[in-house]
Amino acid sequence: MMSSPTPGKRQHVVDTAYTLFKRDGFHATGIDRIIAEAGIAKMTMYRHFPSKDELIVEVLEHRARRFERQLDRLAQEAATPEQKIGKIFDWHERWFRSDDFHGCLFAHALAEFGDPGHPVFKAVARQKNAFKLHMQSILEKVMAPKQAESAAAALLMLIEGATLMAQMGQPAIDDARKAAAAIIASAHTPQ
Amino acid sequence: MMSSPTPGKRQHVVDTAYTLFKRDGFHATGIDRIIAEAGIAKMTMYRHFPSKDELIVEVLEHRARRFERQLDRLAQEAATPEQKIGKIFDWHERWFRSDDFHGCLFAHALAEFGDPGHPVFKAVARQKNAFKLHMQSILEKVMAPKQAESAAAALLMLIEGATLMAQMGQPAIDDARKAAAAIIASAHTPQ
DNA sequence: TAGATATGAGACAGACCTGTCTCACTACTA
DNA sequence: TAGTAGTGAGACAGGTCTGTCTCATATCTA
Repeated sequence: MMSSPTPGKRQHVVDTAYTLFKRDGFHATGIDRIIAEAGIAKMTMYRHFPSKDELIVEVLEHRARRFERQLDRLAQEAATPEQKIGKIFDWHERWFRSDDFHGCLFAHALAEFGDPGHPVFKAVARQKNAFKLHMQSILEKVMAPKQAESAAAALLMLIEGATLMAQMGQPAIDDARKAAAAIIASAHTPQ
Repeated sequence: MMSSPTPGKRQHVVDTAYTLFKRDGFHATGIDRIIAEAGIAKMTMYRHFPSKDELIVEVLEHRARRFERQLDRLAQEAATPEQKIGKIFDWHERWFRSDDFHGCLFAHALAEFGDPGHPVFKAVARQKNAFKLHMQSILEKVMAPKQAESAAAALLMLIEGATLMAQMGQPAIDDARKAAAAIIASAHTPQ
């Protein structure tokens, strides 16, 4: 039969682990806590994921895919590149205001897994790079590729910083929005 | 006599813990590892610091004081506000290039201690706020207070994001510098 | 010298960690 | 009905965690 474990349970573990990792961190969240919260047996989890590290990577990749789908939807809702970028800031503003906002899970993962060779580190780098490339491709419609890359990097840094500020309870999304406008304007008309 | 433990040992524990926390994270670094690396007995550490959490706070506050001294020195080395901000970016560029750069310890602390009531969380908020106020007071020399606050927040976000990018091995300090110039220019001349 | 202080070394407790294992049970299917 | 895959429950190993404890020793001072 070559059967594999029930897919529903696997996703349930990922969702539960995501909630706990987000709230309490990765090292501070034990396997016992995850399986208790998910209501499954320990062996069921280890049959789906060979180790905690691989579960973490799976959680991160699942969130990365979800974020990219949301980005694509946002891009379809807006017409001009400026509006697409605006939509991204709107999305972050709503995220910051949500009740279960606890900062960026990818940034937190980078804090706890600082070894560049670790699979978790690589998963974080993939997500951030994909986000940057998404904004870069938007900006290339209104500026040269070189300026688009530079502006996309600046916008990414702004948003990462805004997420950190929001986690500290000092939201500055409006300041970030103004700064983004200044960055895009200066890149669009270099001289 | 009301004597207290040797100050030298206390500082040595702080320095050793700082190195380990920076490299491996807070939860991943055990007390046993700290005392082994510092070459002291466990009780010596617990006589100086009542708990690991208080040691973490002490490490953060020590680094915050050191950073503020460096900021003050940078401000004295430059004449104009624009140059002072430039010196701050120079300092970060050197930091990013240093061998033992592992990202921002305060951001990492925020990732591992996300509870706003936790002393570590509060220590992080204090440091970030002090840094923002430092840049704000610089910018107030060339723009209105309201714009200075907004621009300082934007610069802080940029720098936090640049630190994260640097940790991922994708340095973008030049892009951050260009973005900072655009932000300051647009705040200096609103219309 | 006598006493107070600081420290080193290490045992110890109680809890938690990841990961493995066995056994019984359910559900589905050939 | 018989077999198989998936699961639940929990014991278990080996290690690590924080924090406390005792006892011996070094150092410094009155």
